[in-house]
Amino acid sequence: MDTKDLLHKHNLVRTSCRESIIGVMLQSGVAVSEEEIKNKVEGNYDRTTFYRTFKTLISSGIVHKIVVDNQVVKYALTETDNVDVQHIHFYCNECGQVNCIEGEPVPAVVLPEGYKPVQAELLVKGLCKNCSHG
Amino acid sequence: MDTKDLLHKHNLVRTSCRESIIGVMLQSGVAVSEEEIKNKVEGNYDRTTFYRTFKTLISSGIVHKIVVDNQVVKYALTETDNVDVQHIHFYCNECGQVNCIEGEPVPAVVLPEGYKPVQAELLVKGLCKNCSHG
DNA sequence: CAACAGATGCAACAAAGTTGCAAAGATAAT
DNA sequence: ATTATCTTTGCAACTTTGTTGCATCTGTTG
Repeated sequence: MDTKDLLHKHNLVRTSCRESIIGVMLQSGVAVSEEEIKNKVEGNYDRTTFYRTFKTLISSGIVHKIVVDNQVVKYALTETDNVDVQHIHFYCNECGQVNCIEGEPVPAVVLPEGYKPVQAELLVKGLCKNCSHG
Repeated sequence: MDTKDLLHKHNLVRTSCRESIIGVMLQSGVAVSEEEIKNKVEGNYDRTTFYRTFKTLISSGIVHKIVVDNQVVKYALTETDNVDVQHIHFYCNECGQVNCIEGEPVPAVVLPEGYKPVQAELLVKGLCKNCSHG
Protein backbone atom coordinates (compact mmCIF):
# COMPACT_ATOMS: atom_id res chain seq x y z
CA MET A 1 0.00 0.00 0.00
CA ASP A 2 1.68 3.20 -1.10
CA THR A 3 0.86 6.81 -0.36
CA LYS A 4 -1.10 7.38 -3.52
CA ASP A 5 -3.45 4.44 -2.93
CA LEU A 6 -3.81 5.33 0.71
CA LEU A 7 -5.08 8.81 -0.12
CA HIS A 8 -7.29 7.58 -2.92
CA LYS A 9 -8.80 4.86 -0.75
CA HIS A 10 -9.91 7.51 1.72
CA ASN A 11 -11.29 9.83 -0.98
CA LEU A 12 -8.67 12.47 -0.40
CA VAL A 13 -7.13 14.65 -3.06
CA ARG A 14 -3.54 13.63 -3.66
CA THR A 15 -1.42 16.67 -2.82
CA SER A 16 2.31 17.03 -2.31
CA CYS A 17 1.92 18.07 1.31
CA ARG A 18 -0.14 15.02 2.21
CA GLU A 19 2.15 12.69 0.31
CA SER A 20 5.24 14.18 1.95
CA ILE A 21 3.86 13.91 5.46
CA ILE A 22 2.73 10.33 4.97
CA GLY A 23 6.08 9.56 3.38
CA VAL A 24 7.96 10.83 6.44
CA MET A 25 5.74 8.75 8.72
CA LEU A 26 6.22 5.61 6.65
CA GLN A 27 9.98 5.99 6.76
CA SER A 28 10.16 6.94 10.43
CA GLY A 29 8.47 3.92 11.97
CA VAL A 30 7.83 5.79 15.22
CA ALA A 31 5.44 8.61 16.02
CA VAL A 32 6.62 12.02 14.87
CA SER A 33 6.03 15.57 16.03
CA GLU A 34 5.14 18.54 13.88
CA GLU A 35 8.73 19.79 14.16
CA GLU A 36 10.23 16.45 13.16
CA ILE A 37 7.98 16.35 10.13
CA LYS A 38 8.85 19.90 9.21
CA ASN A 39 12.54 19.04 9.30
CA LYS A 40 12.27 15.86 7.28
CA VAL A 41 9.77 17.01 4.70
CA GLU A 42 11.11 18.44 1.46
CA GLY A 43 9.68 21.82 0.68
CA ASN A 44 8.40 24.47 3.05
CA TYR A 45 4.81 24.15 4.05
CA ASP A 46 3.00 26.66 6.19
CA ARG A 47 2.18 25.73 9.77
CA THR A 48 -1.48 26.29 8.97
CA THR A 49 -1.27 23.75 6.18
CA PHE A 50 0.33 21.23 8.51
CA TYR A 51 -2.41 21.59 11.09
CA ARG A 52 -5.12 21.34 8.48
CA THR A 53 -3.47 18.35 6.88
CA PHE A 54 -3.17 16.57 10.21
CA LYS A 55 -6.84 17.20 10.87
CA THR A 56 -7.79 15.81 7.49
CA LEU A 57 -5.59 12.74 7.83
CA ILE A 58 -6.85 12.09 11.35
CA SER A 59 -10.52 12.35 10.48
CA SER A 60 -9.93 10.00 7.55
CA GLY A 61 -8.38 7.47 9.90
CA ILE A 62 -5.02 7.42 8.12
CA VAL A 63 -3.22 9.01 11.06
CA HIS A 64 -3.82 9.21 14.77
CA LYS A 65 -2.64 11.76 17.29
CA ILE A 66 -0.85 10.89 20.51
CA VAL A 67 -0.94 13.52 23.24
CA VAL A 68 1.78 12.67 25.75
CA ASP A 69 1.63 15.92 27.61
CA ASN A 70 -0.10 19.06 26.45
CA GLN A 71 3.28 20.23 25.16
CA VAL A 72 4.24 16.92 23.51
CA VAL A 73 2.02 15.92 20.60
CA LYS A 74 2.95 13.24 18.09
CA TYR A 75 1.34 11.72 15.02
CA ALA A 76 1.52 8.16 13.73
CA LEU A 77 0.09 6.16 10.85
CA THR A 78 -2.83 3.97 11.77
CA GLU A 79 -2.24 0.40 10.68
CA THR A 80 -4.94 -0.18 8.11
CA ASP A 81 -5.86 -3.70 9.13
CA ASN A 82 -6.81 -2.98 12.72
CA VAL A 83 -8.40 0.42 12.62
CA ASP A 84 -10.79 -0.01 15.49
CA VAL A 85 -8.58 -2.08 17.77
CA GLN A 86 -7.09 0.26 20.34
CA HIS A 87 -3.39 -0.17 20.86
CA ILE A 88 -1.00 0.90 23.60
CA HIS A 89 1.35 3.85 23.23
CA PHE A 90 4.74 3.87 24.86
CA TYR A 91 6.58 7.06 25.75
CA CYS A 92 10.27 6.88 26.63
CA ASN A 93 11.18 9.16 29.52
CA GLU A 94 14.80 9.12 28.35
CA CYS A 95 14.74 9.82 24.62
CA GLY A 96 11.18 11.09 24.22
CA GLN A 97 10.35 8.62 21.48
CA VAL A 98 6.77 7.39 21.15
CA ASN A 99 5.99 3.91 19.86
CA CYS A 100 2.73 2.31 18.93
CA ILE A 101 2.72 -1.14 20.50
CA GLU A 102 0.96 -3.06 17.77
CA GLY A 103 -0.50 -6.39 18.73
CA GLU A 104 -1.02 -5.70 22.41
CA PRO A 105 -4.57 -4.46 22.84
CA VAL A 106 -5.63 -2.14 25.63
CA PRO A 107 -6.84 -4.40 28.45
CA ALA A 108 -10.55 -4.40 29.21
CA VAL A 109 -11.51 -1.85 31.82
CA VAL A 110 -13.80 -2.30 34.79
CA LEU A 111 -15.85 0.81 35.52
CA PRO A 112 -18.43 1.59 38.20
CA GLU A 113 -22.15 1.43 37.39
CA GLY A 114 -23.43 4.00 34.93
CA TYR A 115 -20.29 4.69 32.95
CA LYS A 116 -20.56 3.77 29.27
CA PRO A 117 -17.05 3.43 27.86
CA VAL A 118 -16.59 3.99 24.14
CA GLN A 119 -12.87 4.34 23.69
CA ALA A 120 -9.74 4.00 25.82
CA GLU A 121 -6.31 5.55 25.53
CA LEU A 122 -3.45 3.88 27.35
CA LEU A 123 -0.11 5.63 27.50
CA VAL A 124 2.69 3.76 29.22
CA LYS A 125 5.77 5.75 30.22
CA GLY A 126 9.18 4.25 30.97
CA LEU A 127 12.30 3.24 29.10
CA CYS A 128 12.20 2.07 25.51
CA LYS A 129 14.23 -0.77 23.99
CA ASN A 130 17.18 1.45 23.16
CA CYS A 131 17.33 3.25 26.49
CA SER A 132 16.62 0.38 28.91
CA HIS A 133 19.89 -1.56 28.61
CA GLY A 134 22.41 1.04 29.72
CA MET B 1 -7.85 16.72 56.41
CA ASP B 2 -8.39 20.38 55.63
CA THR B 3 -6.55 22.71 53.28
CA LYS B 4 -4.30 24.14 55.94
CA ASP B 5 -3.04 20.75 57.10
CA LEU B 6 -2.66 19.58 53.53
CA LEU B 7 -0.33 22.43 52.66
CA HIS B 8 1.59 22.16 55.91
CA LYS B 9 2.06 18.42 55.51
CA HIS B 10 3.74 19.03 52.17
CA ASN B 11 5.94 21.85 53.48
CA LEU B 12 4.20 24.48 51.45
CA VAL B 13 3.59 28.04 52.51
CA ARG B 14 -0.09 28.57 53.21
CA THR B 15 -1.23 31.29 50.80
CA SER B 16 -4.66 32.46 49.83
CA CYS B 17 -4.25 31.38 46.20
CA ARG B 18 -3.31 27.83 47.12
CA GLU B 19 -6.05 27.58 49.70
CA SER B 20 -8.62 28.91 47.26
CA ILE B 21 -7.64 26.52 44.49
CA ILE B 22 -7.64 23.51 46.79
CA GLY B 23 -10.95 24.71 48.21
CA VAL B 24 -12.54 24.77 44.77
CA MET B 25 -11.24 21.29 44.03
CA LEU B 26 -12.52 19.90 47.31
CA GLN B 27 -15.98 21.30 46.66
CA SER B 28 -16.12 20.29 43.02
CA GLY B 29 -15.53 16.57 43.34
CA VAL B 30 -14.57 16.28 39.67
CA ALA B 31 -11.50 17.45 37.82
CA VAL B 32 -11.48 21.16 37.03
CA SER B 33 -9.92 23.29 34.34
CA GLU B 34 -8.02 26.52 34.81
CA GLU B 35 -11.05 28.47 33.62
CA GLU B 36 -13.43 26.70 35.99
CA ILE B 37 -11.13 27.44 38.86
CA LYS B 38 -10.78 31.06 37.84
CA ASN B 39 -14.56 31.42 37.82
CA LYS B 40 -15.13 29.75 41.17
CA VAL B 41 -12.23 31.22 43.08
CA GLU B 42 -12.82 34.38 45.06
CA GLY B 43 -10.36 37.11 44.18
CA ASN B 44 -8.49 37.70 40.97
CA TYR B 45 -5.24 35.88 40.62
CA ASP B 46 -2.90 36.31 37.73
CA ARG B 47 -2.66 33.53 35.15
CA THR B 48 1.03 33.24 35.93
CA THR B 49 0.23 32.61 39.55
CA PHE B 50 -2.23 29.90 38.62
CA TYR B 51 0.28 28.08 36.45
CA ARG B 52 2.97 28.34 39.10
CA THR B 53 0.58 27.22 41.79
CA PHE B 54 -0.48 24.19 39.75
CA LYS B 55 3.16 23.26 39.21
CA THR B 56 3.85 23.51 42.91
CA LEU B 57 0.80 21.52 43.92
CA ILE B 58 1.55 18.87 41.32
CA SER B 59 5.17 18.39 42.28
CA SER B 60 4.09 18.12 45.91
CA GLY B 61 1.67 15.38 44.97
CA ILE B 62 -1.40 17.23 46.22
CA VAL B 63 -2.83 17.61 42.73
CA HIS B 64 -2.47 15.76 39.45
CA LYS B 65 -2.97 16.96 35.92
CA ILE B 66 -5.17 15.19 33.38
CA VAL B 67 -4.49 15.95 29.74
CA VAL B 68 -7.53 14.83 27.75
CA ASP B 69 -6.55 16.52 24.57
CA ASN B 70 -3.86 19.13 24.21
CA GLN B 71 -6.59 21.75 24.44
CA VAL B 72 -8.39 20.15 27.37
CA VAL B 73 -6.37 20.10 30.59
CA LYS B 74 -7.86 19.44 33.99
CA TYR B 75 -6.61 19.23 37.54
CA ALA B 76 -7.77 17.03 40.39
CA LEU B 77 -6.83 16.41 43.99
CA THR B 78 -4.80 13.27 44.54
CA GLU B 79 -6.37 11.08 47.19
CA THR B 80 -3.79 11.09 49.94
CA ASP B 81 -4.01 7.44 50.88
CA ASN B 82 -3.19 5.95 47.49
CA VAL B 83 -0.61 8.32 46.05
CA ASP B 84 1.30 5.79 43.99
CA VAL B 85 -1.61 3.66 42.84
CA GLN B 86 -2.49 4.74 39.33
CA HIS B 87 -6.18 5.24 38.75
CA ILE B 88 -8.34 5.49 35.65
CA HIS B 89 -9.63 8.78 34.31
CA PHE B 90 -12.97 9.02 32.60
CA TYR B 91 -13.81 11.71 30.08
CA CYS B 92 -17.42 12.26 29.08
CA ASN B 93 -17.83 12.96 25.37
CA GLU B 94 -21.18 14.61 26.09
CA CYS B 95 -20.60 17.02 28.97
CA GLY B 96 -16.81 17.15 29.00
CA GLN B 97 -16.58 16.24 32.66
CA VAL B 98 -13.54 14.33 33.86
CA ASN B 99 -13.77 11.90 36.76
CA CYS B 100 -11.08 10.08 38.67
CA ILE B 101 -12.24 6.49 39.03
CA GLU B 102 -10.96 5.75 42.50
CA GLY B 103 -10.65 2.14 43.44
CA GLU B 104 -10.23 0.72 39.95
CA PRO B 105 -6.52 0.42 39.29
CA VAL B 106 -5.02 0.59 35.81
CA PRO B 107 -4.80 -3.01 34.61
CA ALA B 108 -1.35 -4.54 34.26
CA VAL B 109 0.11 -4.10 30.82
CA VAL B 110 1.89 -6.66 28.68
CA LEU B 111 4.71 -5.14 26.65
CA PRO B 112 7.16 -6.63 24.16
CA GLU B 113 10.71 -7.51 25.24
CA GLY B 114 12.94 -4.58 26.15
CA TYR B 115 10.33 -2.08 27.30
CA LYS B 116 10.63 -1.08 30.94
CA PRO B 117 7.33 0.46 32.05
CA VAL B 118 7.38 2.88 34.95
CA GLN B 119 3.99 4.53 34.87
CA ALA B 120 0.75 4.19 32.95
CA GLU B 121 -2.02 6.63 32.14
CA LEU B 122 -5.40 5.28 31.16
CA LEU B 123 -8.04 7.64 29.88
CA VAL B 124 -11.42 6.13 29.06
CA LYS B 125 -13.80 8.18 26.96
CA GLY B 126 -17.53 7.63 26.73
CA LEU B 127 -20.67 8.70 28.56
CA CYS B 128 -20.65 9.49 32.26
CA LYS B 129 -23.33 8.56 34.80
CA ASN B 130 -25.37 11.67 34.16
CA CYS B 131 -25.25 11.53 30.38
CA SER B 132 -25.63 7.78 29.78
CA HIS B 133 -29.30 7.34 30.72
CA GLY B 134 -30.99 9.66 28.27
C1' DC C 1 7.98 42.35 65.16
C1' DA C 2 12.05 42.08 62.41
C1' DA C 3 14.33 39.48 58.84
C1' DC C 4 14.34 36.21 55.48
C1' DA C 5 12.45 33.06 52.17
C1' DG C 6 9.07 32.32 49.22
C1' DA C 7 4.76 33.80 46.54
C1' DT C 8 2.47 37.08 43.67
C1' DG C 9 1.58 40.59 39.85
C1' DC C 10 3.06 42.74 35.88
C1' DA C 11 5.02 43.01 31.44
C1' DA C 12 6.94 40.95 27.83
C1' DC C 13 7.58 37.04 25.35
C1' DA C 14 7.27 32.20 23.16
C1' DA C 15 4.73 28.42 21.43
C1' DA C 16 0.55 26.20 19.72
C1' DG C 17 -3.44 26.49 17.18
C1' DT C 18 -7.34 28.84 14.48
C1' DT C 19 -9.91 31.70 10.94
C1' DG C 20 -10.89 34.31 6.63
C1' DC C 21 -9.66 35.21 2.26
C1' DA C 22 -7.21 35.22 -2.11
C1' DA C 23 -4.19 32.50 -5.05
C1' DA C 24 -2.72 28.06 -6.64
C1' DG C 25 -3.40 23.20 -7.51
C1' DA C 26 -6.03 18.76 -8.47
C1' DT C 27 -9.88 16.41 -10.71
C1' DA C 28 -13.26 15.38 -13.97
C1' DA C 29 -15.91 16.41 -18.09
C1' DT C 30 -15.92 18.16 -22.35
C1' DA D 1 -5.66 19.11 -23.93
C1' DT D 2 -8.43 22.81 -21.83
C1' DT D 3 -11.70 24.59 -19.19
C1' DA D 4 -14.75 24.66 -15.10
C1' DT D 5 -15.14 23.36 -10.49
C1' DC D 6 -13.87 22.15 -6.14
C1' DT D 7 -10.21 21.60 -2.83
C1' DT D 8 -5.95 22.84 -0.90
C1' DT D 9 -2.40 26.06 0.22
C1' DG D 10 -0.14 30.47 1.89
C1' DC D 11 -0.49 34.63 4.13
C1' DA D 12 -1.86 37.69 7.71
C1' DA D 13 -3.96 38.45 11.75
C1' DC D 14 -5.52 36.70 15.85
C1' DT D 15 -6.54 33.65 20.10
C1' DT D 16 -5.13 30.56 23.57
C1' DT D 17 -1.75 28.47 26.45
C1' DG D 18 2.27 28.62 28.89
C1' DT D 19 6.92 30.75 30.41
C1' DT D 20 10.55 34.07 32.30
C1' DG D 21 12.58 38.07 34.84
C1' DC D 22 12.07 41.33 38.07
C1' DA D 23 10.05 44.22 41.63
C1' DT D 24 6.76 44.02 45.31
C1' DC D 25 4.21 41.88 48.69
C1' DT D 26 3.04 38.11 52.02
C1' DG D 27 4.02 34.07 55.34
C1' DT D 28 6.92 32.02 58.48
C1' DT D 29 10.46 31.55 61.82
C1' DG D 30 13.12 33.15 65.53
